[in-house]
Amino acid sequence: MVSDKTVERLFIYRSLLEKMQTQSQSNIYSHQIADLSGSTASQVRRDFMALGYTGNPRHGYHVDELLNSISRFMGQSNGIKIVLIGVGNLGRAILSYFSTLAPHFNTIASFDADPSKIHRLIAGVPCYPLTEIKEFLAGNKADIAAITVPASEAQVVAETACDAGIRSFVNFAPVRLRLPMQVHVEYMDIRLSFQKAAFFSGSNHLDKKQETPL
Amino acid sequence: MVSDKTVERLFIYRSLLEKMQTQSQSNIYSHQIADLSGSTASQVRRDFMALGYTGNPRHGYHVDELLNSISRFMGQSNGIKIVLIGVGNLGRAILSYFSTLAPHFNTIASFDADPSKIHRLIAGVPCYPLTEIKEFLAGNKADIAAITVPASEAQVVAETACDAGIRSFVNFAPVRLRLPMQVHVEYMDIRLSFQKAAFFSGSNHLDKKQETPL
DNA sequence: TATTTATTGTGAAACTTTTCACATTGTGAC
DNA sequence: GTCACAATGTGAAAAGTTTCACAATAAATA
Repeated sequence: MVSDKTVERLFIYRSLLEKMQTQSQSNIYSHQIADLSGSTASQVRRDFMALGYTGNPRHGYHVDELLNSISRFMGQSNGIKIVLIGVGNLGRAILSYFSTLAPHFNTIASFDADPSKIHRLIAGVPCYPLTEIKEFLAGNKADIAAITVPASEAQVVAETACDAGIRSFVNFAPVRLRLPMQVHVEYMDIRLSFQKAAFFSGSNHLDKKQETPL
Repeated sequence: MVSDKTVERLFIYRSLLEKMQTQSQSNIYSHQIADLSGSTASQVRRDFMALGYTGNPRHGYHVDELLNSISRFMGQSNGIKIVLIGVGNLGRAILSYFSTLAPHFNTIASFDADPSKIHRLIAGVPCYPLTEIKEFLAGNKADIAAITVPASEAQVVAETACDAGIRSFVNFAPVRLRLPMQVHVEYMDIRLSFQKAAFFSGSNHLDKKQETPL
């Protein structure tokens, strides 16, 4: 019903609005939200059509009410339960990052093959053997699995987690995952982002309109 | 001329094809590439129209030649020069990650405000004071700046780097950057990805067609 | 109360991206 | 040499997304 892109923007608007709220700004117009989010006023208004919350032609939107509407629409955003698979450099960095974001994100376990990491707390999160993913998830519900293993292992650990009931992944490994259609995957391919950034830093890509005039 | 999405997929195809090449597979069909990349055969063929390389109805595409075409189209992919701004947990993790990706990615400097980090090598990369970004970039050309500072500082360091000539960013801070139109920004908002993943792990989003039938 | 103003909500147009469908074609089998 | 096949390249249709444009409107002003 509502597109992936709209969902993404609604989260962005929410984050802006939370900041407005701490600054005691009580009302806001679509064009202000647009400026702050790099969107357009009509895009913002179109996105809000999904919420069933309606603004006021004189004062725009009421920040608190709008936030409530977005949060109601987005569902629970507190205590998202995450398991992280692969405790290398990147995995560890993400563990520390999320430890600062509690209670919104709650990393309940990590998994790795390296015996020196197993059964220790890493960034406050217990680490278990890769082989115990299924067993762990049978006894502990998680919303999301973060995949931070090397590319060569990503597919197999994702399948394991999927079998164990995980319906949504954030995949940091630079491979596409082949999973059942109803399973959601967010790709976070750092290498790819840098490659794209490098491409667009050059001038290969410029189309006719943008080419330097005489 | 060619869309952002096509560019992204071409990089994904390239990465697959490099793997094929190491496995001595000499030919490949559009539908195989599609399966491996989570795309469709006609999407793949449509994307290849940008390359000016044409396959063969009997044997599909020749892996080596296709790779050459993609790489010619993408431009230099070796020695992309990066500066990284903000050496916290995430910044450090990215520095180590890229040190394993040399010579494709070459992080030439990092910047931070913390005096205990300055003038040391971190993951093999020298760290300089935040205040010296402009000075450094005047003497050293970089293709991309990675922004790994806290959200509150992202806008100002991005502007500084932009003034110093950076035309393309990868921004890990959870804010949208307001920069001149011709400047490219790739957003890598980890928190946002997890929020989206959490949203799609629930069932809030299911449209009529996907709802469980009786 | 009437007027003015700036903004909302949204149908429709414009634009972008993906998928369909099929004529064309290189090659292996006979 | 001819036929049959399976894949390509691409015009056109479909689907998805964004922007435009304007009637409706809440409230401040006179």
